[in-house]
Amino acid sequence: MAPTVERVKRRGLGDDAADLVREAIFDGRFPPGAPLREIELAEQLGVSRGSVRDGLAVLAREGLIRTGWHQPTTVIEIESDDVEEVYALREALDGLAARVAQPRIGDSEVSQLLDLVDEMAAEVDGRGDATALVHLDITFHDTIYVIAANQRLTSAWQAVRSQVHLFQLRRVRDGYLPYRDGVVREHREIVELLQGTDQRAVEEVAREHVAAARRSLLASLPPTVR
Amino acid sequence: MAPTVERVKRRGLGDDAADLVREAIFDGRFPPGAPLREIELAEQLGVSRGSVRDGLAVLAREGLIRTGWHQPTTVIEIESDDVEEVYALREALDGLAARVAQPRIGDSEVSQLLDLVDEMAAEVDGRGDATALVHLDITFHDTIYVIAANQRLTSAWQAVRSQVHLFQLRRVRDGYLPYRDGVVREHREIVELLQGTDQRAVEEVAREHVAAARRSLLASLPPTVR
DNA sequence: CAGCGTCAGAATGTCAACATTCGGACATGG
DNA sequence: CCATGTCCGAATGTTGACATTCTGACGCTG
Repeated sequence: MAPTVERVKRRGLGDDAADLVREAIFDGRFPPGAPLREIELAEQLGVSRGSVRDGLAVLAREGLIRTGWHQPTTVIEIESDDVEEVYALREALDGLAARVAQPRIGDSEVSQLLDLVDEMAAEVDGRGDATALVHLDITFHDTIYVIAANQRLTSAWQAVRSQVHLFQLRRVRDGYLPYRDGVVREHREIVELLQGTDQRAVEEVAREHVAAARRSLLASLPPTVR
Repeated sequence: MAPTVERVKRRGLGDDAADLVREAIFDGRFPPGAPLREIELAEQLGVSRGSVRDGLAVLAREGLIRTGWHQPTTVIEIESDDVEEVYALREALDGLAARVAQPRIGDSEVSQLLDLVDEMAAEVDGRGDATALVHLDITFHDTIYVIAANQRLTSAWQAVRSQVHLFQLRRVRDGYLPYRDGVVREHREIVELLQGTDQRAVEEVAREHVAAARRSLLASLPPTVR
């Protein structure tokens, strides 16, 4: 059943544009609320406006930008309501993913996850690159969704993934220490339960992991925004 | 807080095209697997290929069609794996929506839901228009998501909504009676629990409602497809 | 006759020009 | 001075032509 080689993924210029702009948003070159003008982007990226529109449509699907009729698209702002929405949904999705992934997980998948946790630990003990740590965090959860092997579930995750990424980046910038202290332990606990057979337990821990992140993020948001 | 008037919703031709094509898919004019050629659609709908592309992107986001690089987009097929995926996700989403909606529901929302249930009952006792019944079913769940008032959750629902609609249409065509017998009772039970204060109970009933639909649909799928 | 290379048709991807719409600046009148 | 109406610049929406890629068929070769 397993194909030996995967089909080459060929993509359009729109996807390339989406990657570039997404990276720029994460880097902070497009801060929250900044306008993303099609004409400017088309010139800067060296592609036509049509391709830029395709790319922006991708980012809109990821919830990273807001679009409107005859109105410039802008980078989303981070309000406490948005955090509540995203993390409430993510709690349900991550819980389902963990429950579905548990009976499907194999030794090689466990190794993958443990390697990621080890890299996190090295990063925490080492120079503490917050950006790299967040990237590992997101990749860890990506892996669980891949194991769950439910395309619709993965799509739903991808619709909030970039927002979570953005939120986590903000979280570690405003308060790196509380995030750093729990991240390794919590992820390792998830891996351990994924190796067991108690589906209720994995789901519960996965949900609590998200709930903890939500609390931490809300605490770091300045009161004026709340 | 409540605005007296709502902003007029202006949309592009792409959205109009999406509506027309979606309707055609539900009507069966584009059966599962049928190719949706941009040039043909552009001629038939009287708009340019660019707008058709926009519309197809909308339908792709709804999971109604499959697209590929330099490859004609096609209407999705209904395999048992797809049913498992969609309904596993929907169980989590509907459960969350019901739980969040419960403390937010008011008298006018309850009336709306009860009116829909009454219409279902009238349809069941009357001439039994399966299409209309399915439409009421979907609208019922739409309403719960509106009450939950979580935009990200609603988006996730919309990403599977059309697929659920298509599946349900198939379900009532292959075996109308079992669907008809339970539909009124199950929805009325959900409304009753939404009026209570037991969040666990609403979530549980909402999830079971989806699970029952999944079982019924899988039973109606021909064994060859499974 | 099986396998491979080539080719042609048709569909999608990309582009740049034109049409429409929005938001604010400015002038005007009460 | 505030409210209203008008206009203009700039951005997005739409379109048709051009470029690229895929799929299947055909013919050649071993």
